[in-house]
Amino acid sequence: MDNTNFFDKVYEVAQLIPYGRVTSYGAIAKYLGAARSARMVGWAMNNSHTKDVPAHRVVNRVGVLTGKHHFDGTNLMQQLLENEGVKVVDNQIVDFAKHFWDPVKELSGDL
DNA sequence: GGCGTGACTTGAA
DNA sequence: ATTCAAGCCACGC
Repeated sequence: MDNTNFFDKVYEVAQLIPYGRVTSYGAIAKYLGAARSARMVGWAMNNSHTKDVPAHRVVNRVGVLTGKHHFDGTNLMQQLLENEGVKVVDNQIVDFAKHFWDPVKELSGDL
C-alpha cells in the first residue's frame, strides 16, 4: 500500500475539497509531506478519471487551470468551477486566494 | 536500461 | 522586483 499511498492520499484530499473551493497541487503535496513532489500530484490526477476525484478543483499555485487540457472537453474544467460559483477568466481563477482551500490548514493534519 | 517529458513548486541569482 | 534553475518521481519510448 505504500506504492499507492501517495496517489490515494491525493485522491482522498481532492475528494475532501469543499464545494466552491479549490486547491493547488503543491498544497496537497505539502500536506502529504512532499512539497517538492507537486508533479506527482498532477500525475496522480492523470489517473483521477479512474477515481471519483474532482480534479477540476485542483489547479496550480496561481490558480490557473493548467490541467484543463486533460479534461473531456476544452472548457469543461472552467464550466465546472463556474458552476460552483468560482469565476474563471482566461483559464485563471478569480479571487483564487478566497477560493483557495488548504488541506494543511483546513484539515490541520486530521487525516 | 537510459533519456525525456509532465495537470508544479520553491529558492537563488 | 523578475528571471533562471533545480528538484521531485513516475511513465513512455
